[in-house]
Amino acid sequence: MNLASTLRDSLVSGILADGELALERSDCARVSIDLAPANVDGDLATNAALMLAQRVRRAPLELARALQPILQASPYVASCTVVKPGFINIHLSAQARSEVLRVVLEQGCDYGGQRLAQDSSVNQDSSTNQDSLINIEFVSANPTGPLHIGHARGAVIGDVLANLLTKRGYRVLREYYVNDRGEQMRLLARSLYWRYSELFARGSKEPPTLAGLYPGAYLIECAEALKSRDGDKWLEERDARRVSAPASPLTSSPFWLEPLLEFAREYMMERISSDLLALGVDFRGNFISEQALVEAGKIEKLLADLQRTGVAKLGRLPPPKATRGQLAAKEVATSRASPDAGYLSREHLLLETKRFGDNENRVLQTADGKITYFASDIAYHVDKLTRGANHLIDIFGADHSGHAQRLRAALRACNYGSETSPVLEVVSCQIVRLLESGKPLKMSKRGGSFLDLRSLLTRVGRDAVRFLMLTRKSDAPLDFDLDAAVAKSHDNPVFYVQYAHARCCSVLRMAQKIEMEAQNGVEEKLEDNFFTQADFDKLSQKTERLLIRDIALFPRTLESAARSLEPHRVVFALIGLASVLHSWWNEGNKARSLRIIYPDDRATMRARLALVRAAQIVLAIGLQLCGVDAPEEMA
RNA sequence: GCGUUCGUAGCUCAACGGAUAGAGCAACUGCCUUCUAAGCAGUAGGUUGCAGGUUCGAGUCCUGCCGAACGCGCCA
Repeated sequence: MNLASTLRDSLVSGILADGELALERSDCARVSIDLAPANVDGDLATNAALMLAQRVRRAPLELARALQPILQASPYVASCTVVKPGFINIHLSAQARSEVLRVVLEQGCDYGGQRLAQDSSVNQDSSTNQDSLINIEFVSANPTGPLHIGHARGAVIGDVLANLLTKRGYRVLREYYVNDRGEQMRLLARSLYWRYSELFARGSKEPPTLAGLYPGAYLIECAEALKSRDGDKWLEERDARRVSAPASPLTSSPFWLEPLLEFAREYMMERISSDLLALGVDFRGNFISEQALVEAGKIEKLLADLQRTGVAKLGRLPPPKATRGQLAAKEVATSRASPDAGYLSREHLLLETKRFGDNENRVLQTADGKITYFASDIAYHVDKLTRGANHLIDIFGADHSGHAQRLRAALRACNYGSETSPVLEVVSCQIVRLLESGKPLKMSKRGGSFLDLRSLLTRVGRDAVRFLMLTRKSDAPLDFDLDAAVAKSHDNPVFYVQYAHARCCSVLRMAQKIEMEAQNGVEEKLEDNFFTQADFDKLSQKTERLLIRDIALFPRTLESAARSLEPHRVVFALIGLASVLHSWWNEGNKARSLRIIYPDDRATMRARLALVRAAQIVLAIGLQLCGVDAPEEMA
C-alpha cells in the first residue's frame, strides 16, 4: 500500500467522475499528494485545485472547495481544509494510520515494492514493469589500473539504482563494459613487461625508460604473479634471437606482447571485480568485453548496417574547435603519435550524428581502417538492445558527460528511441574530492599516490563508503571526508541511521524479555500478531503521528527516487526517519509515560512496540537498498 | 570558442513548479539515579551569484551576464 498514491487515485477518479468538470485523465497529470509543510495544520496536502483551475476556468479556492468532498469521502481522511491559494490540507484518519502500520507489519521487507497494474500514473502505458528489461551499465573502468574513490561513486550509485528499480518491480541487468582493446592495453602490457624484467634485474633498478608507462605499484604484484607462473619465460634476454628491435619500442610488437596483455587483463579484471565485491557490488559475471564484440563481428555489422541505411558516409572532418593554445598542444601530440597526420584532408567513415542533435559528425572508422572507440561503443549499446533490453541506463563519470549526447544521437541514428523518449538515460556523476582533516588529498593516478578503493574500504569500511556516496545528488561534486566517515556521531549519517535501527532492535529485545517474564518465563517469541493486533489508536502523540506519516510516505520516496534516477532521496528519507525516531525516543527521558517500554499501560506499550517494529522494518528496507548493514546493536 | 554540470546560512548540503527555503557541522543555552546521551530540545545565522522573462505561484523552467569544475582527438 502506498498511501499517497492510494489517496491520489481516489481523488483523480472522483474528479473524472464529476461530469460538470469534464476533465480527462491527462489533465490530472500534475495533480499530486504531498507532505504538508511543517508549519501547516495537516498531514498531507494536494495541489489539485491549483493545477486544474485554469483548465476548468474556475477560481482555485472555489474549485478546492468543490473538490473537498471527494477527499472527505475517503476513509483515510479525517478532515480537510482549503487554504490560501487553493491547497487542500488533509488530516489522516486513525484508520489510515492503523492500516499503514498493519500493512508494513504484514508485508515486512516487501513494503514499498511495486505498485500493481491499476497504477494510474498518467505517463506510463498500460504495460506493467515486468514487461521491460532495464540494462544498467556502470563503473566500466578501463582495466589498466585498480578502482579508485571516483569509480566507487559510480559503482554505488549504479548498484543502488539497480536495487531500487528491482524493488519497484523492473527486471534489471547490471553490466560492466570492459575496454580491453587498443593502444592503452598494449601500454599496459609494456608496463607489465617493465616491472617483470625489473624482477630479474640485479642491483640497481632502473627507472622507466619509456614515458607514459603505468607507474602504479599494482603492476609489481602483477609481475610477481607472472613470474611465479611462467618464470623467466618472457624475458627478452633469455633468447637473443627473439629480442625485438629496441630502436622503436613503442611501435614494434615483441613476442611477449599478446600473452602479457592477456595476463594483465585477466589480473586487473580479477582485482577490479574482487574490489567491487568488497564494496558489495556484484555484476554476476556480466563483464562485457569490447574485444569480444570486435571478434564477434558486431562492429563490422553495425558499420555495414549504418552505411546501408545512409546515416554513415565517407566524409571529411572540420578542424577541431579547441582554442588556439589547446589546438597547438594537440597538434604536437598528434604529430608525435602519428607523423603522417593529415587527417583533416582525408576521408573517414562518419556517422551523421548532426542530424540527430549532435553538434558534429563523428568518426566511426578512420581512413586507414581503424575502428574508433565511438564505433565500438555504439555497437555495444545496440548489442544491449538486441539482447532484449528495452531501456538503457549508463552511469558516467564527469569526464564522459560530453559522450552522452553523441551516444544518444548515435542511437537515434540507429533507429532506437526518439527525441522525446530516448532509449538511453545517462546519470552523470561528478568527481569525488577526498578530504582529510578538512584538507583535500591529491589522487593523481600518474603519481601513483591516489587512494584506491581497496585501501579506502580497509580504512573506513563498506557501509560508510556506500552510504556517504549517496548523500549528494549524483551530478553535484562530492567531498568525502575521511574523518566524518569514521565518526560515531550525527556528523556521520551512516551511524546516525544505523543507530536508529539498532535502538529499535534493542527496545524490541527488551520487550521480548518483559513478555517472557509475564508468561512466567516461558520462552515465547513475539509473534507477528502481537504487533498487527495492537490497538493503534493508542498512538496519539504528535511525534508518533509524524513517525507514522514518514513510514506511510516511504513508498512514495522509493517511487520518485526510481523514477528520477536519484538514489540519494532514499538516504535523505532514512536520515529524516531516523531523526523522528530519535526524537520520539528522547521524549521518554522527559516523562516515563512517554517511553516505549511502559508496562503500566500494556495496550499503549504494545501499540508503541508495533510502531517501533514498523520503523525498524522501513529502516532495514532502506539500508538494504543502499547495500548497508542494518545492525541489531552497535558495537 | 562550443558543450555538459554546478553557484542556497560562516562550512558541507537538502528542498517531484508550491505555502513562512530546511538539516548537519561550527557558536551559544539546556536535558543522563536512562527503553543505548553514538541521542534530544532550544537560540542565533538567508535579498537562494546578478539581471530580466514565463504563471495563480520560481531556489527549481526560459534568456543574458558573472564565477567554478569537467569535456571538446585518426585515445580508450
